[in-house]
Parts: sequence; structure tokens; C-alpha cells
Amino acid sequence: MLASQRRSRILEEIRRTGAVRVSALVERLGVSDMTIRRDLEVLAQEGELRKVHGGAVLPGGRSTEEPGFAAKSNRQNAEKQAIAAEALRMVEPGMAVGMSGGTTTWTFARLLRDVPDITVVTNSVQVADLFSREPRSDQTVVLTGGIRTPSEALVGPFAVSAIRSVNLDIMFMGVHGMDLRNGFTTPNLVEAETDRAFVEASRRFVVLADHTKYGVLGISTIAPLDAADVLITDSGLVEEHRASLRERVGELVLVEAAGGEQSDEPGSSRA
Amino acid sequence: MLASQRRSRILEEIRRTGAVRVSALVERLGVSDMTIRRDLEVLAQEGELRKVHGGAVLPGGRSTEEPGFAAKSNRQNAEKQAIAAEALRMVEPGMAVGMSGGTTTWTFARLLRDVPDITVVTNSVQVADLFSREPRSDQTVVLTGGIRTPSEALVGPFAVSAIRSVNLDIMFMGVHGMDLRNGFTTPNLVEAETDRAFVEASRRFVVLADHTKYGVLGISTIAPLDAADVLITDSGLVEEHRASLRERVGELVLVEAAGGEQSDEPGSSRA
DNA sequence: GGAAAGGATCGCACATTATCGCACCCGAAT
DNA sequence: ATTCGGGTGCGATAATGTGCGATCCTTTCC
Repeated sequence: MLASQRRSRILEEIRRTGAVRVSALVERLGVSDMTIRRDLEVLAQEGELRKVHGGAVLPGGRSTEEPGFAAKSNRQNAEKQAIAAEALRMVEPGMAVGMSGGTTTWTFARLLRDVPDITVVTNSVQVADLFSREPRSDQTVVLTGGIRTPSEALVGPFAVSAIRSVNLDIMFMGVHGMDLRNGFTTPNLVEAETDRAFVEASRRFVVLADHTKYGVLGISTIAPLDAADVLITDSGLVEEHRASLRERVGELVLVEAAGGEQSDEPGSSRA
Repeated sequence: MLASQRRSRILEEIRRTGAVRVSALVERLGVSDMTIRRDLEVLAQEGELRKVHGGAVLPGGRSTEEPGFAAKSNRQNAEKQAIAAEALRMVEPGMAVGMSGGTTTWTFARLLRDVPDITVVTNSVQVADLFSREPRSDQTVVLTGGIRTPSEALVGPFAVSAIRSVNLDIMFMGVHGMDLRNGFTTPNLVEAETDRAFVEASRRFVVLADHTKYGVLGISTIAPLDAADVLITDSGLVEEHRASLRERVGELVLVEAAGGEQSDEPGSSRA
């Protein structure tokens, strides 16, 4: 059995019963306890479950934990993980990193916690929450001020003013839609304003967007496509769209969504 | 059964009935009384419940509202409730209200949610959380930016700059200590800075502090006693201290803590 | 084509830590 | 004063994580 299959089984089990114990999984899946523990570690890192003594439970506990709840955040989760992993390669110790809100950046923020000596500026309460859960003395997390939107982002003049006063080495932004004519868009007018401020405040502007965002149109434009220095998306994007984007954005990075929920092809040679 | 499952069951039970007994849980969950006690201890530490003789009851208000910082918030809870109720009388619809962090202001914020048409400016993530749980279109809640302290307050230049740019009708502040010589103090240097900015930004400065704060000295002074237009405290304060304070602060308001220890009645004392 | 190098995954042994129940004594309520 | 619940100390048991070696698959080189 493949590791990703095994992990799917674990998720299936925990979603059905609400909790799993290591010893039960050892018996059921026929692997050692260490393997199970490592699986749980990985799944916990992805936010799919929460490790507890003796096993794991669903993460549903804290309301501020996961943005938008499971329905939304699990969509394209494998893609988001892969995108986040790729984005992580662009961050180096000592950097000043900006992050907007959204589930993709939230996934990315989970990985970012392990990077030493960085300064994070964000207008997302959830992202700030992630870092403040286990504070590290070598990391500084700045939450911009402002008024909360339903998606828990801070917007408005306070946010804009705070963002304008910083200089970021790199800015990571999740968007709701990307389109040739309208660029990167969001359904929230005031969020677009803060997002624009973020773009202006950063030396390097990186957009994180899975392939389903292509062609989606939010009411407000954050920036044209060519404003992005890098766009990281996944290989689910069809060739035609890849070409379009490649012409416009600074650099287009495609990542392979590793070990999705179901899409495993054992022994297939690389294309 | 996993320990965390067991604790979930306990919470479920207590939220359904309002109270649990140790003996009942022993039977229902099939573990020893000591295990139950230890569970209750953990949950009480998290602020999910309050231990009483024979079992546990729900803490002050809705337990789901209480964030993780609640271990300390139950101390002097009755006093805080009474102080908060008194402070509420000073707020009128249409006002711009400032609030610092701390458990006393948090208690106050819960009452403030019912006041129509107000603007709240706070550097406390928890206070902002309270309002964003059920957003009202006639209320605006501004979170100042900044870096999080362990007590979940936002501090630093971003916070100060945001606070300086607003004008508040009234400012409510919880303090860590009050002392004749050193005035209102806090153990956190940078928090004092934002607190001072709050004082300067407001027309009317109200301090909320239960009687145990008297004589306590934090490392950093926020303001001298006479900077307070109003000081609301409880009648646990001895006469000698009352007199001292009355000389210095603009107005000293003493409230009676209802019911001594118990305070888990939703429809609380005054209107 | 095949062998060697590289990388990832998994299992085992070990030291460490957390959990639980029991016995015992203390404190609170009636 | 008596009874019931509460807390502390201890030992037994289970769970955890780290380091290491074995195995499998992929890649690379000849």
C-alpha cells in the first residue's frame, strides 16, 4: 500500500468516527506504530487533523483555527500544499515577508513557521494566529490594523497606512481570480485596496493561485497580471492558459500536486 | 477512549446541562475519579469550565466565547462583571470607544456588544474577536496593528501610530496595578506605550480595576492616577485606599460585586 | 542494458515522557 | 463530628520521538 493511500484511509477513518488511535491504525493498516505516527505528523502539518496523546482527533475544536471551515479549505488541498511548498523555496532567513489572507496563504504560513529569523507582515488574523500559537523569539509577526472583513482580513485606512509604512522583501498573495483582461481580482472592494498597498510595498510580488482560479472574475482588480513577479500555480492548468499566463507574468511556476486524495498512478514513468 | 475524547465528552455534557459531578462522570466514562479530576483541572486551566466542589460548572458566560487565555479571567469574576456593568452606563449610542486588553475589558466588551451604533478601537485581539463573532452593521470595530504580546495585545509603532490617528470619545482601560506613587502600571513595557497613546487619544479616560489591583506595581507606568477621569473599582477596597484614590482620580466609582463568588447568571444584575 | 549512486520510506531498539489508578491524608459541607 | 469530595505521591503502563539500518524505487553513468 502506498503512503498516500494509507493516509487517505486514516483521514477517512477519522472523519467517520471523529478520532483514531495509533494502536488501532497499526492493526488495521498492518504497518508499524512509527509509520502511523509519521503519517499523523504529516497530516497534522497539513491541518487535516490534530495529534493527541494516543492518536489523533478532528481539528474542529477552535473556531479561529481554520479559515472558512473544512468545506472550502479542503478543496484543492493537495494543490495548495504543493504551491505552498514551492513558495517556501523563495523565502530565506532574515527576510521581511508579506502575506495576505486566504486559505492558500494560510497553508503557506504553516510551512513558514519553520523558517528562522523572519519578519512577517500580514492583514490576516488567521495567519497571525498561526504564528502566535507557538511564538518564536527569532520571528516577528506584525498584524496590520483595520476593520475585519467576513473573511477575517483587516482592511481600511488603518491597514493601508500600516502597509504603506513598511518595505517588504517579498509579498505572497492569494487571489480569488485571475484573468487575462482583468488581472488578479477579489470579490471584496476594500480588500483589493489593502492588497494593492501590499503590492506597492514589496520588492517582489508572488501570487499563489491554484488552477481553478483561472478565468474567475472578482468585482475588484488588485493588479494586472504583469504586476506579478512570480505566479505559482499547479499543473492542472491547461496548456493554452499556461501559455497566456507565461506571456504576461514575470515568471510562471507550475507545481505537481503530489499525492492528492485519489489521483495516484503507481509506476507511471514521468511524462 | 482517548483522553481528548473524554474531555470533549465532559465539555459536551457540561454545556448541555450547565454542570457536571465528578461521581457521574466516573460512572459514565468508566475511569477513576482522579482521572476525571485531572481532566477538570486541565479544562479549567483552559477556561472551558470552572471547578466547584463535587464537580464543575460553566464559567461566567458562554464557554465558546472564551479564548484560551482564561485561566486567570475567572479570578474576581464577580467583581469584573459588576465593574463592567457600571462602565456600560457611560457608553451611549454613536460614541467612539477605545479599549485596551486584559480580562476586565474583555468582560466589559461582552456587554458592549449590545450597544447600537458604536465604533470600537482596540488593540486586543480577543476583544475584536468578540465583536466579529456576530458582526453588526451598525458597529465598527477597528483593530490597531502591531506585534502581539503574550497577552494577545497588539503593541509597537504600528499600534501607536494607528491609535494616534483617531479621536476617541471615551477610553476604557484595564490595568495591572495602581499605586499612589506610581500611578497605573503594567508589567509590559511596550504595552505601556500603546496604553499611553490611548490615553492621549481620548477625551475621557476610564480605568477599570478591581480592588486587588491596589498596591500592585508593574514595571512601567501608563499614567499618574490623576490622569483618570473615572476609576471604577469594587467595594472590596478598604476605606483607607478609597480615600487615597478619591483625592487623586477625577471620579471614583465603587460597585458592589453581586453574589460574592457565583456569577454564572446570564441575566445579570443591573440594566 | 545493467550496475552503481541517490533518495525516500519503513521498521526496530532505545530513552524519555505522559497518563492513569491506587493509597493516603487533608479540607469542606452537613 | 462525621461523611464525602479533593489533592499529593508513587508505581505501573502506555505512548512518544530519535537514531540507525534495511529495503525499495529512481536516477545516473558506463
